[in-house]
Amino acid sequence: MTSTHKKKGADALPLNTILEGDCIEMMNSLPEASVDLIFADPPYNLQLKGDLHRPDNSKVDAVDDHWDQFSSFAAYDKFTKDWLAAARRILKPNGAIWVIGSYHNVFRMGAELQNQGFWILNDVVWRKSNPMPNFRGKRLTNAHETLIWASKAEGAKYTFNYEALKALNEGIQMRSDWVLPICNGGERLKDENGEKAHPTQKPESLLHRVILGTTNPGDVILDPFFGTGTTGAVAKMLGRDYIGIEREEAYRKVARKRLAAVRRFDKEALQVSTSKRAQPRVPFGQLVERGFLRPGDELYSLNKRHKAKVRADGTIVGGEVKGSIHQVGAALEGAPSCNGWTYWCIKRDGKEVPIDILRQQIRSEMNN
Amino acid sequence: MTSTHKKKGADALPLNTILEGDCIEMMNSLPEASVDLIFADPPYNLQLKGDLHRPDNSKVDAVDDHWDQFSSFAAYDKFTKDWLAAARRILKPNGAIWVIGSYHNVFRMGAELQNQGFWILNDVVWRKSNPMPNFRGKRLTNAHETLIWASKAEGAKYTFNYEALKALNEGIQMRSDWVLPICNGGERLKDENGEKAHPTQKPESLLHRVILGTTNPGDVILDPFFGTGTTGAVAKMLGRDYIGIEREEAYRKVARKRLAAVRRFDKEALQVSTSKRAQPRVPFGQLVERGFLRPGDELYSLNKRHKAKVRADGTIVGGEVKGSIHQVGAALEGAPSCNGWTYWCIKRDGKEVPIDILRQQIRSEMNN
DNA sequence: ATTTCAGATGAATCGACAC
DNA sequence: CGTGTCGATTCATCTGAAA
Repeated sequence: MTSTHKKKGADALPLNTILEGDCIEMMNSLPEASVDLIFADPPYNLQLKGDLHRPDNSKVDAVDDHWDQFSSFAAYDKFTKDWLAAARRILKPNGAIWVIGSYHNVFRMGAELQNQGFWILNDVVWRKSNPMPNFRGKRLTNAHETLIWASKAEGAKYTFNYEALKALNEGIQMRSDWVLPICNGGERLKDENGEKAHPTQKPESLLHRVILGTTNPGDVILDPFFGTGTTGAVAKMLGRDYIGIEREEAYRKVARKRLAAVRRFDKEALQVSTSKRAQPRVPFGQLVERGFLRPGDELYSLNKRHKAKVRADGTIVGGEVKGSIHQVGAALEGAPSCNGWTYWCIKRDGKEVPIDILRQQIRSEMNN
Repeated sequence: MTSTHKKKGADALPLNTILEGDCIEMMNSLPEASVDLIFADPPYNLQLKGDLHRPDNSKVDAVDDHWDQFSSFAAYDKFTKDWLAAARRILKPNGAIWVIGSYHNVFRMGAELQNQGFWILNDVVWRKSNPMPNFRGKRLTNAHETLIWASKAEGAKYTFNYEALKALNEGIQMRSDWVLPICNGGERLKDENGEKAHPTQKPESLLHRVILGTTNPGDVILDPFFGTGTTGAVAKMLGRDYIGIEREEAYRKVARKRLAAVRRFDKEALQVSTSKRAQPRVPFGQLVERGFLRPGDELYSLNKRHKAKVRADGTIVGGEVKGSIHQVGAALEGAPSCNGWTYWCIKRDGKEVPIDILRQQIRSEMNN
């Protein structure tokens, strides 16, 4: 198990490997502030009692594994507190964490996240399109699980690829409820006996959305409860580096085989939509300097209620107000702020178009 | 403020009134083990900072009321602990509680529910069909809120009208994610100035589903954060008794007026299904739940030969026949089958139009 | 009377960067 | 650290005026 490549400033990181052992110990062995994202799917502490059969008398294969057994809420809380603290230490200042759980454990995780100073950004509902029904008719169909997305601290500059997620959602802002099918069919990994390799394997679609939306290519993603390696598989596909931690050799074995077969998407496919924020800043004055606008030219407001005149230093005058395109626009509209680039227009071919098109010309030149 | 009627074994209960004061004190003044259901919509502790403007520069009317301010998580936790303990004391042994919150507070509520011995039955996601967007593009649209349904203790025989909720969902088991619009339009209560009377008024459709699904007619439902009285209004419509507790006279005033105007549905309409039904294609029950139709409303057959009455769970009664809109239509026509959506009509603007137009409205929302 | 369009609004933890 | 400036950013629905 060797690192396939190294990154500057993270020399000791065992990238793209599966660490063998207890997740708290292993996280504590890593350098602090070295990881961009943590995705954690910890034991849910289901507290199941007895067997459950379907109406056709077939037995439900419940999650009764030893790793999901805790003696009390207090024991579960101590476990949660310890692994979250270890996770927080290795997160970069602008790193973030995702956790997933059900009503059995997610409230305790969420409260502890807040207690430790994580700053919750969203809770996200994974709405299962094909959940297991409630066979006894005693409760509502448990048709969702909850994820929590949190930055390391309040005010941190977390990564959020807004435009990419918006594009995923057909041009509409991505919401906090995600409709995705559970993991089954060909995606569900089997062991040598043809049994499911892991009782709670998560769908790759879920990780795809998480990783695409909240990391950049080349980021380091750690999963302390790696299981069969869904996080690693999607990270690899998307050109991110992963670190898995898993206690059980049986799961590691399946994960290693899986990861070896995964192919990275090519670089072009990993390009995502970006916001204007990521583009270089162009001072309005450059339009004058470069002759796109001349001192004395008139600008018209989008709503046609106001006019302004361009001056040689890149400020404008509208009515009594002088200043930047933003300041004058805000003053004339009585608004707290104003984006002058989209507010002010010029006449071109008889039509009025925002001056933003001039900025776009300059930006396209800069990209060449 | 006097009780309108009394129940056996609950002599001291101030039924169908609004108690004035702090909810913890008022709950402590009630006899223990006397209430069937508690619905609680406590302050969310939003911790907002500064103003937020929409892209068009209009200001968002934020929830900045004094009652939502807490100095710390510790202060909020103490508040939560105290009111939940008071609530648990007055619950009957087989009683249950619903709480609603957002990621700001729901994890702390859920953990404390478990700590006090409540037994979580489901967490339910209210997926808003028309949420407020994220204006800055910095996070996911906060498009849902979370409810928790819990019994007083593990093993308690809580009330769950499985068949009624299944009928409301057109023959499919009700899931843990509910798509409902936020409260606006005519349902949103205004004060004397035409401003919204309460910043966080919940939709009646949400309470309809809660109360129909987890109480029986005649049950006592207490709401310790009564606000403008949505819980009381729906409880009254559905033939349950309510007790409201509200600190603010301004809210109590609006609630009193509202409750006086609410009419109880007649007894027949409150009967809910107890047997299985065929599986139609679209949930007629949602028309009732959402207020497009009211229990007791009359439907007219296309040929004007028959009439039927709507019931609270989305079934109808025509002559001797009870069942879905399709079943009743078929029976009355002596036909093997019948499309109830086009067969049954309502009077609208003096004309009779098929109920299908109401379904179309809902469908257009569901496409979101 | 009917359609169209502009405006308003909803539980929201909603910048980045230079100086 | 604070302060000032640039400038990026919204979806579904309801209301009411205008056509």
